[in-house]
Amino acid sequence: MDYAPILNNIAKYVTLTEEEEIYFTSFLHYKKVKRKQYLLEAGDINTKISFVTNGCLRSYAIDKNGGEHVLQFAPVGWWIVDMRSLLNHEPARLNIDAIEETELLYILKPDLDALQLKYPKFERFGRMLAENAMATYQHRQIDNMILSAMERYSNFCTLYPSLILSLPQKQVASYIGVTPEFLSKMLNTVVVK
Amino acid sequence: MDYAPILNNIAKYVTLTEEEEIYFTSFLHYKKVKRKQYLLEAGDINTKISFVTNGCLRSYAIDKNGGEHVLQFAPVGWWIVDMRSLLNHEPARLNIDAIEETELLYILKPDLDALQLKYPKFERFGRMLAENAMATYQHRQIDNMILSAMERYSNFCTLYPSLILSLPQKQVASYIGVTPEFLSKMLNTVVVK
DNA sequence: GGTAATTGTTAATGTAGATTAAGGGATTTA
DNA sequence: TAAATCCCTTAATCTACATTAACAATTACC
Repeated sequence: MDYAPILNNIAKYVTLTEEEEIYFTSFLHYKKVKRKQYLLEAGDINTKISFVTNGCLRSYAIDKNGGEHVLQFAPVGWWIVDMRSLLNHEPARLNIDAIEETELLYILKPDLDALQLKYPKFERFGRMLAENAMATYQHRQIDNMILSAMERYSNFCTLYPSLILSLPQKQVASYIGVTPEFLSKMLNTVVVK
Repeated sequence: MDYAPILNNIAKYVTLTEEEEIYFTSFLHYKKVKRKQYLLEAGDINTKISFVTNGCLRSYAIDKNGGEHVLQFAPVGWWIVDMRSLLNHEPARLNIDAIEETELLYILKPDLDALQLKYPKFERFGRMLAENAMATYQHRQIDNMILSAMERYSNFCTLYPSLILSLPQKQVASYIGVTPEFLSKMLNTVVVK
């Protein structure tokens, strides 16, 4: 098993000793999910936090008419979780599935708790990861409050440059909060002269 | 100075020793802000994290037409910050001001950093606070993706029961993402028969 | 205590984006 | 390799909510 990608991710925040690395990786589980296969279904309890090493996951919620609304994409190097479900053992509101065949490493919440109690460095890592996620969600919310659909599309291209090429347009539309029909019109109605 | 409210807030997550309490409170600053007075202006660097002990603060962003959009209210017992500005020393996108005369305690980022390095318990507290905030923002985002204006209003009443009575309706409208005119119409168009 | 500013309401009109529908092209999958 | 599914586009119609405006009722503050 190649743990380099996940260890590199952690190394952005804290420097682990060899002992800590070994202890940490002993808790990791490997999983491969096929296209469209669920990692988490709304209603279930989210018990793990996952790190993508290959492929791409997405989290989304479903409205009362059955429409899908993408909260997040997780390409290689991203973490994904329904945090409220993980923290409070509540049924998840999010579905997580694979956009394409995807490989990931995950750690179970009880193991993560034990890890953080034993090595404060993982408290520190967890804090920084959560702080960054919070900052990202704060500014996503601001974007949604004050930007137009076109500006949100531009932001998307900056945030996920690797995805804009590979992702079906309807997934992008779902993320920025418009219908696929509207996104198509928006992108094809070039402002001429 | 009465540090009981902020220490009780921390005690929800971790149990401090007397030494840790004394060290922590030695970093706290007290501030009183009048109605409409700024604690943070967009464009400035957010250098502190604030805890409200009396009154109520709000954070909001301004769109290109000058319209205000409320991200968060912080009544007694809540924390408030522009996290991206704090973490990356970037200019804040949020304004923070007081809805009414407000008293607060704040800690500067460098002092918090020192505190967390010295006592891992504050890493733990910071992690939990950030995780909870992240979970809240995740689900706020989901709400905005899949709920109607009326449902978002109901959620608001549940989230901020103390505010729904004291807050001007236009502030509520700004938080749930509609105009004051629309909220007024929505609440007064009672479904009869 | 009086004037100014803020707030809530109603109503007419405007608009960004949704919905519905339909056709053709590309990808899956059996 | 064929059938089925998925994807993108265009266009007509529709709707939730914004905008503008005007007035009365509060509330803040000099």
